[in-house]
Amino acid sequence: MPVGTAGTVKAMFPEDVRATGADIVLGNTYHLMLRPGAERVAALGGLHHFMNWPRPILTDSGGFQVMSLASLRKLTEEGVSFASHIDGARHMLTPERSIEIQRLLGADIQMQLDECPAMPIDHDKAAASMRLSLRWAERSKRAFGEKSKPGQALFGIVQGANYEDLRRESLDALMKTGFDGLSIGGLAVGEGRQEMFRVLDFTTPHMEKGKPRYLMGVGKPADIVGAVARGIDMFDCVAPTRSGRHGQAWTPGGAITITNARFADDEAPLDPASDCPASRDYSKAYLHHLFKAGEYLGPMLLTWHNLHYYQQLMQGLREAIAAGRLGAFIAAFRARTGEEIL
RNA sequence: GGAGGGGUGGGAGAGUGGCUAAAUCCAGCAGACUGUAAAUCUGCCCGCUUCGGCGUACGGUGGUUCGAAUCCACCCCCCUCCA
Repeated sequence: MPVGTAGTVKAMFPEDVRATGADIVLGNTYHLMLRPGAERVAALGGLHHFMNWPRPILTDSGGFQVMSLASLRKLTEEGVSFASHIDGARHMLTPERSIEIQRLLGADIQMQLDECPAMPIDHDKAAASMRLSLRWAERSKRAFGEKSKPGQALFGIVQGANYEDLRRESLDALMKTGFDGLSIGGLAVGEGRQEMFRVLDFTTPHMEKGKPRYLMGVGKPADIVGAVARGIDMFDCVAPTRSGRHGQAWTPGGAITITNARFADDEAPLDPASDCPASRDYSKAYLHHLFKAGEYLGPMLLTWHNLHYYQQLMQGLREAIAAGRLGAFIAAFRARTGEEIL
């Protein structure tokens, strides 16, 4: 899922996002409640209409901002109080208000409000945080159940840092409450790839078989391949868009930095075999020049290329699973990129 | 011909006796980015280096001083105004 935090996948036209193969994009409760405001978006016809994306949207609850904007917030049992990073005004986000905002936006998949703690975190603190997220999950479900529309879904979020007993406690409680899908949160927050995989190894085997499993905020291609091998279905990550704007491109052989001097005279495109115009029709020398000159088209083309790369990767994984040859796909990925993912 | 201003590291531009290998910005080189406070941030950026330092350096030459990019003399070059 490409990330479109503020009602736009940055540097991309919606039709081009769709052309990369994306079926669903993200929006963010926290950002959209501050600007332009959830009630305004609702009055303007909902987020799909507002941003001209007539396809599924998943909205994050604001839980990630509980961590990333830690210096601007105050956490209580009731919810989170934020000082807006835009104008400093105080706003309260409770599980109920988060769900209300996501309903006003019209999100197809809505997320419970949770606390996403940074790692490392000791066991007692991780337990207290996880149990707060569980209480918020109950409240989110109640709020969602009162007013949700047919076809809309609510996901719970498994927390518990890197402690097996806490992850199991969180997972069991959420499955008992009952959600349309479950996410694994609180990973890729500094613990490292091997540690993240270790957590998945003792979590995903206990998840319900018939419901989608969403690993929040992950990741780089190798993270995704490794997580799919461990039973994850859905991902979102800013990597393809943010890194694209910053000059990094993923290619079949791994990531490159287009601003590096060695590309100044490189006539080859990023991927001549691709069916994506951004990957196929522009030389690395031209892309290099666009970034060096500070031209907007550079970030636009690299974002487009990266999103297409990610969608191709996911399509390849889906086809490999359907054909029963995921192991071969992973072996080929490892050989091509040199990444350790198992 | 007369009067005045100025020459600093790739560029712009601070600095007017020691805290200065010399602010800051740009350019250049490299790195980071994982539920987006990010078209952002970080490091390097005279040479050598065992990263502790060492050597050269602020137009040129000479001088004053314990010590000079900073003060003095002469020379070279550039700019502005007047004629």
